[in-house]
Amino acid sequence: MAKQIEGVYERLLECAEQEFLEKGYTEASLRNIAANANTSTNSIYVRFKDKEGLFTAIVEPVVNKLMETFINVQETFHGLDKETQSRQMGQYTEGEMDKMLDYMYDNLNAFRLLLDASYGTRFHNFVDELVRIEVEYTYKYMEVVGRPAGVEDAMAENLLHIVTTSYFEGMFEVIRHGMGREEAKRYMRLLGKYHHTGFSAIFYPDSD
Amino acid sequence: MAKQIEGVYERLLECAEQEFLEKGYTEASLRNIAANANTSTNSIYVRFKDKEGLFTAIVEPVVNKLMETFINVQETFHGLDKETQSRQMGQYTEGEMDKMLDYMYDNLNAFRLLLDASYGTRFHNFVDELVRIEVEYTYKYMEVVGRPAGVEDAMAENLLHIVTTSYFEGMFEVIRHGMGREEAKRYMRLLGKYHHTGFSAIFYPDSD
Amino acid sequence: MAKQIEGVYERLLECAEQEFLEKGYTEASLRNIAANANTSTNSIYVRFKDKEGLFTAIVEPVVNKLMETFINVQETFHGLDKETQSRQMGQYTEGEMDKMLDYMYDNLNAFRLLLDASYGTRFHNFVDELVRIEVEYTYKYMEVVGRPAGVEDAMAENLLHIVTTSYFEGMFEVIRHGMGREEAKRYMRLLGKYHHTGFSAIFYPDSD
Amino acid sequence: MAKQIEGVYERLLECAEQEFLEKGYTEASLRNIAANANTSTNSIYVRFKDKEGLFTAIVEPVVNKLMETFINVQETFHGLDKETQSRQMGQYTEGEMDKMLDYMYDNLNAFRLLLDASYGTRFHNFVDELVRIEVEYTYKYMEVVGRPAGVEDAMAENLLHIVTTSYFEGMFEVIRHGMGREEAKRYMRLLGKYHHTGFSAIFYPDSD
DNA sequence: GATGAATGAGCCTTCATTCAT
DNA sequence: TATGAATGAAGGCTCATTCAT
Repeated sequence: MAKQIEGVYERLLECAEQEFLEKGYTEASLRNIAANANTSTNSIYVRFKDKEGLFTAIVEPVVNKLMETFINVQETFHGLDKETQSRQMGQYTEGEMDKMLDYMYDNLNAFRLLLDASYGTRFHNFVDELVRIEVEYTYKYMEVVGRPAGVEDAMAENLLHIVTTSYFEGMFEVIRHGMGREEAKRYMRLLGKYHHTGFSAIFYPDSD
Repeated sequence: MAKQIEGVYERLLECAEQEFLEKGYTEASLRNIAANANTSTNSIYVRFKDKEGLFTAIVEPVVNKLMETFINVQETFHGLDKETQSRQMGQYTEGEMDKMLDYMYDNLNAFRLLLDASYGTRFHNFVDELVRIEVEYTYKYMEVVGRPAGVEDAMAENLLHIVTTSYFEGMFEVIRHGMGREEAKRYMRLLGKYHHTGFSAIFYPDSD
Repeated sequence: MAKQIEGVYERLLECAEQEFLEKGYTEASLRNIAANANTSTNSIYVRFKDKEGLFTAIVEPVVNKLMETFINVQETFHGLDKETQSRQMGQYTEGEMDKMLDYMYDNLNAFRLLLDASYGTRFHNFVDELVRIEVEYTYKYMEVVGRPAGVEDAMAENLLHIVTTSYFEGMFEVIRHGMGREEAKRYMRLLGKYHHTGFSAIFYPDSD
Repeated sequence: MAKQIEGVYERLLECAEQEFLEKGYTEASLRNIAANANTSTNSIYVRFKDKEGLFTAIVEPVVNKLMETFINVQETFHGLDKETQSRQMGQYTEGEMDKMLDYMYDNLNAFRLLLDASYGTRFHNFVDELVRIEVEYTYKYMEVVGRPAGVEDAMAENLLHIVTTSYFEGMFEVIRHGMGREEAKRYMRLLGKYHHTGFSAIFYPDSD
C-alpha cells in the first residue's frame, strides 16, 4: 500500500475536488471528504476557513489567472487599429483563443467545478462575469467599427448578452464533452466562425 | 372565514412550485412547503409518493405536452418535400416557434423549474433531451438535403450537439430574462436567424 | 415505573428548566435536555423554534405577567395625591410588595432562570429593565414631592440607578437564598426600610 | 520590523484579558487568544496549565493583593478603641476606601474579569468572598459596640449578608459604569452614607 | 384523510487538549 | 520551546420519511 505519499493538505484538496464534482457544492459533505482523505473533519478547519474556503482554495487561483488572461486578450484586441479590428470583426485570433483553452485544459477539474458545481458559492456567477466583460468590450468594438444597424437599440443589449452567453456556454460544452485538447481547439475554431457569422448577420446585415 | 377555497392539493402544488423556484430541488424543504400550505408534512406523502413525486406532479404534464408538440413540429417539417425543406433550410417556421413559445409562457413557472431547479430529479436532463431530438431530426434533414460539406464527419456530431444546445439555451435565456411574450417572439426570430446563419456557414459553407 | 405520565412537552420544559438552572443558557445542551426527557433532540424543534425559543417558553409568560403587575403597582402609587405620596416617601405599600413576592414564589424557578441563567438570551437585561422602570417612576415621584437637594444633578442619575439596582439585587438575593415565602416578606420589609432610609439620607438630607 | 517587542507570555496575557472580557470565561476561545497573540494554541499550554490556569494568571495576583489590603483595612478598624469604632459606626474612613478604589482602578480590567467574566472558574465567588469577610468583621464590630436591637437574631445573619452584598455590588456598579477614578470616589462616599444610614436604621434603630 | 410526534441520520462548525517534530 | 497536526467529542440545527392516533 504505497499510498499517502502526499500530505493531508493535498489529499484534502483532491478528495474535495472529487466530492464537489460528484455532488455539487451544497450537496457535498465535509465528513465524506475528510473520510476519503483519511483524516478528521476538523482537519479541514485547520487548513481552510470553512466549506467555501475549501472550495475557494481549489478554484480561486485558476479563476484569477483566467480573468487576467482574458482581460489581456481583450485589451490587446482593443488596442489594434480600426482596420485590423474590422477585418477580424470581433473574432479572437486563433493564438489567443488557444492560449485560453490551453489554460482551461491545464486546470480542467477546476473549470468543471466552476461550471457545474459552484452553486452556493461566490463563484456562482463565473460565466456571467465572463459574459459581462466580453459584452463590455464588444461595445467598445462597436464604437470603433460603427454602431450595429441590424437591431434596434432596445433589443441589442439583451440580444448581445444572450448570444455571448451562448458562445461561452458552447465553449464550456466543448470542455464538458471531455474532448482532447487539440480537438477542442479545432472545435473552437468552427464555433468561432459559427458565432461570428451569426453575429454579423443580425447586427451588421448590410456589411456583406 | 371564506379562505382556503382551494383544496390542500392545489395549495401544496403552488407552495411547492414557489419553494422549488426559490431554492432549487435539493435545497427545497418539504417542511416549508407544508407549512406554507397550512398543512402537515405528512399531508404531502398522502398525495405524492415522495419529494420527487411532488416535483414530478408539477412538471411532468407540462413536459409531456411540450415534447409531444415539439415532435409534431419536427414531424411536420420532415414531412415536407425536399424543395420546401431545402428552402427553409432547417429553420422553424415562425408559426411553429410561436406555438412553442406560447406554450412555455402559458406554463412559465414549470419551465423555470425545469431549467433552473431540476437538479437532483430525473428531469435534470430536460434540455439535453430536447437537444437530442432536435439533433436527431437535423440528421434526417441532412439526409434529405445532402450531407454537410463543411465539417468532417467525426466532428459534425459533437458540433451539432453543441450548437443545438446553444440554440436552446439561448431560447431559455429569453425566458429567464423575464421578457414579455411578444417581445420574446421577436427575440427568437433574431436568434433563429443568428443560429441558422452560423449553421449554414459551418455545415454548408458553399451553399451561398 | 410509573413515569412519563406527563407528555413530552411537559417533560421537555421540566428538563430544560433543570439544565438551564444548572449550567446557564449558553452551556446548557439541547442533547442533554432531550436525553433526560427521554426523547430526541429533534423533538425540541417540533415544539419550539430553537434553543432560545425553549428558554423563552419557560420564562416569557412569567416575565410578562410580572412586568404588568409591576407597572400597575407603579401607576397606582403615582396616582395618589401629593400628601400620600409624600407620606409614604416612595416606599411600596406592604400589600403591593407582597403581591409581587408571591408571584415570584409562585414561579420560583422561572425567576431563578431570569436572574442567573439568562445570559445569551434576550432576557439578559431583565433586572436592568426593572430598574429602568423603577427609576423612571422615581423621577415622576420627585417631580411631585420636589427635586432632591442632597445630590448634585450630574450625580443623581447614576446614583439613582446604582442604588435602585442594589435594591432589586437585594430582593433577588432573598429569592436566591431559598427562604420561605413569609420569611421573605419580612426580609423585604426590612430591606425596604433600609433602602428608604438610605435614599432619604442622600437625596433629601434636610427632610428630617 | 520592530514589532512584537513584548514576549509571547505578555502578549498571551493581554489577548486573553481581551477575549475573556469580551466573551466571558466559558465562551472565550483559546484558539482566538493564541491567534491574536500571533502564536500557536499549544504555546498556551507551555506557559499555563490550562484554560483556567491562564485566567488565573491574570487575575490571581490582583485578587491576592486586594484581599490582603482588604483584611488589613478591616484589622486596622477592628484595632481601634470602642469609642472610635462606635463613632465611625462601621463606615470605612475615606482614606481606606480610596485606597481600595485606587487599587481597583490600577487593575481595572482584572476586576472587570472577576466581576463579569469569571463564571466557570474558581473565582466565580469572588464577591461572595469579599462579602463573607466583611460580614465576619461586622460581627466582630457588633461584639464591640453591642448586639443589634432592631432585628431578631435569626434574620440578622441573612440580612447582613444581603445588604453587604448590595453594598459591594453598588461599588462594582460604579466600576462598571466606567467612571473616572475621582468621580468614583465621590460616588462611593455617597454610597457609604446611603448604606450606613440604612444599616443603622434597621440594626440600631434606637441609637439616633 | 388529517395531525403531530417520532425516527434516525446527517449537516457545518467549534472546542480544549495532546502529540510529534 | 515553537509549530502545526491530530484527537475526540460536542455543539445547534435540519432533513425526508414513517408511525400512531
